[in-house]
Amino acid sequence: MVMTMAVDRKEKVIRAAEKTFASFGYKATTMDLVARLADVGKGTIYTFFTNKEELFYEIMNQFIQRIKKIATNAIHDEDSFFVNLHRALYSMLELRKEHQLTIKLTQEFREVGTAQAEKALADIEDAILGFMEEFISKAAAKGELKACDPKVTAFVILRLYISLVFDWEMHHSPLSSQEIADLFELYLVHGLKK
Amino acid sequence: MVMTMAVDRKEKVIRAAEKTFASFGYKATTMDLVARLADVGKGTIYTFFTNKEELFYEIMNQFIQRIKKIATNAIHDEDSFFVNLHRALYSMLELRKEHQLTIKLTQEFREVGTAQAEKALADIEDAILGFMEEFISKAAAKGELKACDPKVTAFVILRLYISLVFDWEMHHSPLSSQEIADLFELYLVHGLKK
DNA sequence: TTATGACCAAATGACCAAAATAGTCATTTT
DNA sequence: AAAATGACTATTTTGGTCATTTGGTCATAA
Repeated sequence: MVMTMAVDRKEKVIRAAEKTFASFGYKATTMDLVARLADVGKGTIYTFFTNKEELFYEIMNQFIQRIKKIATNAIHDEDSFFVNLHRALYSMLELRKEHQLTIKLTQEFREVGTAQAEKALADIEDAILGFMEEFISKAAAKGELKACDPKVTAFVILRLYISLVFDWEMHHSPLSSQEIADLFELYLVHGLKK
Repeated sequence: MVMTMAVDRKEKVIRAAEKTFASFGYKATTMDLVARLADVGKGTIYTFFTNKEELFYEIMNQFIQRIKKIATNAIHDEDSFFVNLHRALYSMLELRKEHQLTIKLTQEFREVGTAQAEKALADIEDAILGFMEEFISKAAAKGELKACDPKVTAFVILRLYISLVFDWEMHHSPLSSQEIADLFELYLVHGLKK
């Protein structure tokens, strides 16, 4: 029962911290506010986490787990490798795109260059790359695509998707999931050669 | 003869300004230093350019002309569309990569977020995109590649190249021109499908 | 007529007092 | 006894100031 209380408090701290990080970013979030929002003493936070950074990375880790789960759920055995890859990637990027904390961190990194924000964003990218690499390796072993370096391939495909999902929107009207799937099909599945 | 003198001075100003912009960036370059380096009075600069910004864009325009020339020279009629596209793109990005002023502007935009630096870099990208778009349109008309939107295609290919030439190096050992050509061939020309 | 640099209003950034903050630990609560 | 707390402190950040620097002008010189 005592244990349950402690876990409850830890959860409350994490949720409160997630909210404040998402609102103000890493730099501008104060431990005082987190404590007040979680309705615990400031000292209590430091019984769960050694410092602000560790609390922050706990939240990011939880988010990365969520991303991995979503990607895994997007894989349906009855579909082809390429359909599955598109669905997994698209759902991961949609999650990332809508995730308030990630949005805030992107903004904070661009504006202030906070190192923690940069590392957190790199960690998310690495998680996505890791998932893709494994998925590509498996498919390559099964002969579902040409021989290729899974690392470079994952990197190239992710870049293509990020370009289409995020960068394209900056100067043009956004592309739908179907349009992106079609472009993926055209450029990377079949190639441009007639 | 009088005209020649004026052009000479203008050229001297441009060369001096290019040097200082490349050393200190847009923000930290003073018109006083440019004038001293060009060995003209400060007022003289303002007989050629209405302000610092215009002088800067004159320099950037000259660089964009150079890029276009290099790309045009990379096109050899005896080679295929894809070989030509790779050579043109690779030489443009190599020029961009080694160009001191562009390097400085990239750094300045990342660190200080100077608006002029951002605009100049966007202008370079637009020039490259414009060239590619035209080249792709022509090839599409000749039936050398599948039907595709030249704008999106140029955008996607440029992104792929930038990823491979610049971004990949940030976490891995750099790829040679031949390796990039091979990857371009694999991913975008023939596609990943077996 | 053309080039110049002394000059000026505006922008900048060095400086510093005041405020805010991460993390600690003696005290209180359970 | 164990867990929670918030007052406290060393350090960082902020906001405001003012001397210095800078882009741009224009009366003078060549």
